[in-house]
Amino acid sequence: MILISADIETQIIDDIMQQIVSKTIEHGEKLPSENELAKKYKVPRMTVRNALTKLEERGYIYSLQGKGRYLKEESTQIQLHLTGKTSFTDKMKEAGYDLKTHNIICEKISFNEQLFQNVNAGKEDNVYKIGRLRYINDEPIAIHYSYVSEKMFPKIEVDGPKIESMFGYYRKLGYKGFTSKKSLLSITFPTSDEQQLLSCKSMVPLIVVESDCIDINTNKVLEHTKILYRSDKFKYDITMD
Amino acid sequence: MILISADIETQIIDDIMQQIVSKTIEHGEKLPSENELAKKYKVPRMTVRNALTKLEERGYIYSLQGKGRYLKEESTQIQLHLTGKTSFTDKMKEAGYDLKTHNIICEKISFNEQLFQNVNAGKEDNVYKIGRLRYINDEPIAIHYSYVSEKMFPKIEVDGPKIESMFGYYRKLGYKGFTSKKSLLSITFPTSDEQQLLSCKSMVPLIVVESDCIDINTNKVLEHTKILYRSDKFKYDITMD
DNA sequence: ACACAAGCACTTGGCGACAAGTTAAGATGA
DNA sequence: TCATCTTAACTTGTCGCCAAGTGCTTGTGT
Repeated sequence: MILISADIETQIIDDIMQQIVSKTIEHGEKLPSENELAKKYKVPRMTVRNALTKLEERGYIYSLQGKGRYLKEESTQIQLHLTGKTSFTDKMKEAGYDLKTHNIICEKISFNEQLFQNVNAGKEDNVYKIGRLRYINDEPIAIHYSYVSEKMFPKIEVDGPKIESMFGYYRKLGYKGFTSKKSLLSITFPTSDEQQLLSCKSMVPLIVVESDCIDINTNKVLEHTKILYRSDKFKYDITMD
Repeated sequence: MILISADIETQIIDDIMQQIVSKTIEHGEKLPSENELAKKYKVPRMTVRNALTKLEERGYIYSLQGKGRYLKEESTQIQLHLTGKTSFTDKMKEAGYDLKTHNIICEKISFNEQLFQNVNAGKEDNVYKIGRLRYINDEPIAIHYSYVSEKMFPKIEVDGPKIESMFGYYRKLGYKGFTSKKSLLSITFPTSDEQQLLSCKSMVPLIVVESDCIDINTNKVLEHTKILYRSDKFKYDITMD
């Protein structure tokens, strides 16, 4: 197989990444300065700079003006079983993680055909978005959005801002068992708001998992769920069994 | 919830992305020039430029020197059921896609503890990496690596470079049914080689699915599988049933 | 001998001028 | 009238200089 020479910037990224995974550069250690790297690779400083900026945006390194660039401390990847059948809270607690949740938003959303259809809401109905931020070991790692219709949950406007676990809320209202329809996974990048909430850089991919939560008795859709996971904090177990 | 003002560059990205998803900018259409955008957002051209460069690296837009920047043509996302139980080939053919495969590599790999352990190989055994590039509608969309031990498949060195479907190869050797152990999903970025093979930019995330393929009769591990999917070309169905 | 401040050599960050490429309009000549 | 060349006004791309920040070294005064 023959490959034409790729642009040098990408090759520099490859080289540094290789040094990171092979632990030639250790966590917390200072990287060579831009000028040193420019001399090493025989390229203008800008080329090195672009490569380093990309690594920074991907979240591998950070920079301090006047000091240098440093490899971030190692952060363990949490292994998570990706299935809609149990609640996020239960999954994490079972796995023994220190999980905290903050309710960050509860607001009426404007009409959106696809979304309203998912929760069996008509154009005149009200649909609320309830957002929680999930922390593990006090690090934000996921944003969890639930979309519910006011028709189904009349008190949602006042209850919404206090909810941390939707499953808990449903149980209190008498719902006993839950299941889910199709679960879809895709990849996106954080908006500026999401970057701040998750305290991550703009090029850290987010894994989006969307599904509907269904009451096992009535078979009615209770909510549409959308979870944004920081992809650098997880390894997902998608074993089918 | 109060958010401190994020850096302007990120906000510009948000704004342009919003215009893309709301179809204010149409596919193939020319974006405003860097100077126009700089005037619009009241920022130096460099800031706009950085924002646009990021969008380009994520694969949403492309640029032509002297002409301008353009929104890419729409590319449909293929929906794929992510499970290890059926072969990649079968999955795609079932779904009715025009799938082509090219064998791109077959080589003996150097010792790697984790990997060798996966295929039950000792330090003295030979393990081969067989790589195929998957095309759908003549677009490269995934790189599929299979790791097999020579101990298990003595003729792999000569057969390897011709194999397009490992399952087919195993069936020819008398293996009848396959299953898989744990499947793990994570996110990575393409190396320069992978960028060329998949003809994608450096910031297009790749979905990595790793698992072991097991002979259903003997329960022996046949291969360790690692598939790199272009995340922008797929929506993954991870429904459990 | 010690405290402190100035300076220097290094780091990363940002901006502006210019280079390179494209297009279209207009001048020029047959 | 038409073909062709020149020019100018746009586009994106690149490079280098200087600003800003850090910390060590050195010199000076008490």
